[in-house]
Amino acid sequence: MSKILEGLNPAQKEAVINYTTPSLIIAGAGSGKTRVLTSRIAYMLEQGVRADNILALTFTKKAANEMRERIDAMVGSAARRINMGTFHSIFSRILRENAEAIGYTREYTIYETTDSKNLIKTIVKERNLDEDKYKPGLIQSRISTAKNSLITPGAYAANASLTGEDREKMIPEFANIYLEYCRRCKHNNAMDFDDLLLQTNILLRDRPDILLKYQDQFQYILVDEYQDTNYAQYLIVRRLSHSHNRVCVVGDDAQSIYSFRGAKIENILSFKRDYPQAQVFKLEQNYRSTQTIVDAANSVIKHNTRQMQKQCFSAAEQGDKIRIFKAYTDREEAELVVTDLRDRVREGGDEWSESAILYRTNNQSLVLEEALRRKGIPYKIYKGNSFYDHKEIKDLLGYIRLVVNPKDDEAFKRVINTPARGIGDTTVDRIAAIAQAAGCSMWEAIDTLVQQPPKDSVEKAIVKKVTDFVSFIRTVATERDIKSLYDFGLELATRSGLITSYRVTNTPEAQSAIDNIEELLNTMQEYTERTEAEIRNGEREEFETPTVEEWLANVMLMSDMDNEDPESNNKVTLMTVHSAKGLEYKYVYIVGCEENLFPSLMAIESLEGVEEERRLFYVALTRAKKLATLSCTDMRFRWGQMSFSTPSRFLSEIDSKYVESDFDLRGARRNRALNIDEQEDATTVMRRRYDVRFQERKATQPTAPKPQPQPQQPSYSVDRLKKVNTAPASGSSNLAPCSYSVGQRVSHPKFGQGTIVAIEPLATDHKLEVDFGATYGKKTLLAKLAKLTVL
DNA sequence: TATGATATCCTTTTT
DNA sequence: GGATATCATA
Repeated sequence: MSKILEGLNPAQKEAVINYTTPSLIIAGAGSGKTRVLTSRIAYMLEQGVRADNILALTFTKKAANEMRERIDAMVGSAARRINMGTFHSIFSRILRENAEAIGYTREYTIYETTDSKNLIKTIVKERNLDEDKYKPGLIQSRISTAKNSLITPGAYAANASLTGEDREKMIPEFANIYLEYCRRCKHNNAMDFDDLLLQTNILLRDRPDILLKYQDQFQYILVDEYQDTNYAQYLIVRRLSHSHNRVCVVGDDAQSIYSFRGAKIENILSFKRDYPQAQVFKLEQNYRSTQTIVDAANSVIKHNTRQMQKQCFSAAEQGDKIRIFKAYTDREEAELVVTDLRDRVREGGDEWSESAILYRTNNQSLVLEEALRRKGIPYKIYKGNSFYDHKEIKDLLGYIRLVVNPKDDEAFKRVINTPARGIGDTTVDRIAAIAQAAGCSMWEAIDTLVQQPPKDSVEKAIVKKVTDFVSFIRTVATERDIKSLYDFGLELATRSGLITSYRVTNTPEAQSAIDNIEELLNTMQEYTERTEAEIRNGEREEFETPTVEEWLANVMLMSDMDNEDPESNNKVTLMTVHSAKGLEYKYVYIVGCEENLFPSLMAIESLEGVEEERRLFYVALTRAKKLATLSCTDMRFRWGQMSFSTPSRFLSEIDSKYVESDFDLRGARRNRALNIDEQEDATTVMRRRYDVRFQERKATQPTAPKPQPQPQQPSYSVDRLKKVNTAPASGSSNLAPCSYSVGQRVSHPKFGQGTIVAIEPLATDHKLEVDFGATYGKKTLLAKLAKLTVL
């Protein structure tokens, strides 16, 4: 028997070996889904399937990387040739190869949310539409929904029920905005996230030859988290598999939590209809959690009407019952949770990293952070795309985008006057007008502007500034093929004045901006090194040297989650329930289990809404391996106001036999940690509430500095903002001798101790290569920017 | 053109 | 409450 099959349970084994039939693998929480998927692929390779005939699609880079590593461990470097990645990254690559077929060039850039929003804003303004009615966010989400459902502007305008809906919503011009938006994106040689899927469909629909080619190549298609696919993704898979039907999808209908992003739970529910020969495999044994947790989660999810039948069970120990806390306020809730967490971890002798606090909305993290900080407990917090949301990152990316794709007007507008170089709104508007009239990009329009004879000295000065900008971009653009990726990025960062503008502002924020820029540049270096290693290992062809476009596309499709920070090893994790999907922790705290919060206010009006929230709750609960603790409050600060709360319906949906009775709030008993008498009358309760409020006020007031009772842990996720060691004074115009030398031991605020292995002089600075050992490896740093201390 | 003041909006968000 | 956007003003 193949080694790959060892240790798999019968259901898992079946799901692995039947790789030639269309397969639907229903994988309950913690049922070894990734293991099955990776084993199936490894098994296929072992059976002689060629790696590049396999297409494996995931939703996150993280999932793709994890799978690749695990397959690698099973079958070795053959894994590298598998086409594995996120929907967006795989198809952005395919679109790049076939860009001309759909009227783009291979240099097309990717618009992120803010770019689309800005474009929508300009269109709304140009058409003199009421910006209160045509809110960019609303328009954008409508466009996104349309694209995800593969409704083109033409089809939209022709659809009476959609246009009728728009008239009702007082946005009758929507279809025209949508049309114009698409036109402009194409004109700018840009695609938004949804385009990557929509345009792929268009390509596969309109070019049978190209479709055939990929059908031929992708003999075996596997899709992870199938319950989260939208219609566009669904149809791509159908199209690609049409000739052979060798599709394997893995998912759990009970964990479908992304309908607001267009995910269609129907895709998984009706898989058997689409692929009648499909075999269904159910993975029902949970290897993650205790029996209590699995049974409790089942007791909640069975309140949903629509679901696939399955009997999830755990063969692990029974485990502790689920505990439910009730606190008066959100602040107290945080205090209780954090105290309990600390005691739990200390008693069990566990690592901080084995516990997580989950919440429904990001803004709940604030009070929790405060409580953790007060107690000196290290924590890390996942918050959206914070890194790529930073202005300085977007600015630098804007420069790179403009060089790669000069038609990218959104990038142009972003960088033309950032940092301020005296090219104001009026000038930008004029360029936009010229571009509009000539039907060209703003970058091309500049030539016209420059050629016009200037009327006065003011105009002359502006023309000078604009020509300076143009020549700067041109110079860097010509250098891009000669220079390394890193040097190219560095050139843009310095010569644009971006770095200088932050350096002169000597604030912690500015320093953090510089750090972020440095980090972005480092990803360029790492990218080069990685691809070079791939060439060495024969996993990549010699001629496929890393290009800027490739790196850029990669970065645009990256999220914070992908940059796992090795430094954040032993820390408590804080995140939304959504971000927690796929993760597991020994101790899980779910806070804010209250009506109108979890389930969310927006969701409770519809059955589907509540059912999705229930699945979300199911996801939250099943993250716990050993112990789940839920909490709610009587009142919490919402939008600057105290508002009353009632316990979440989901709390009472948990079968009471799985709930610790001392913590059972349905027994009208107060949490014993509070030591409050049950018989308290209403007035006392109210008084107490006000007392709590009063105390909170006092606590927030800046008090005289007292010696901190708990020593603060040195590093939090916010320490990027902390100022460490002021950078050495800039001053020196010519290249000053480097203050470091090869072999020197240095210390970096983030990467720790390291040794300088190489120094290379640059125009105004020195490039240092520093080896920070196993966790961080070699980093390229700038002598002037990096806050290194010589040891 | 940069800055401070006021208005406005508040889910979730793998890409 | 607070982050962000837009506006008025020097």
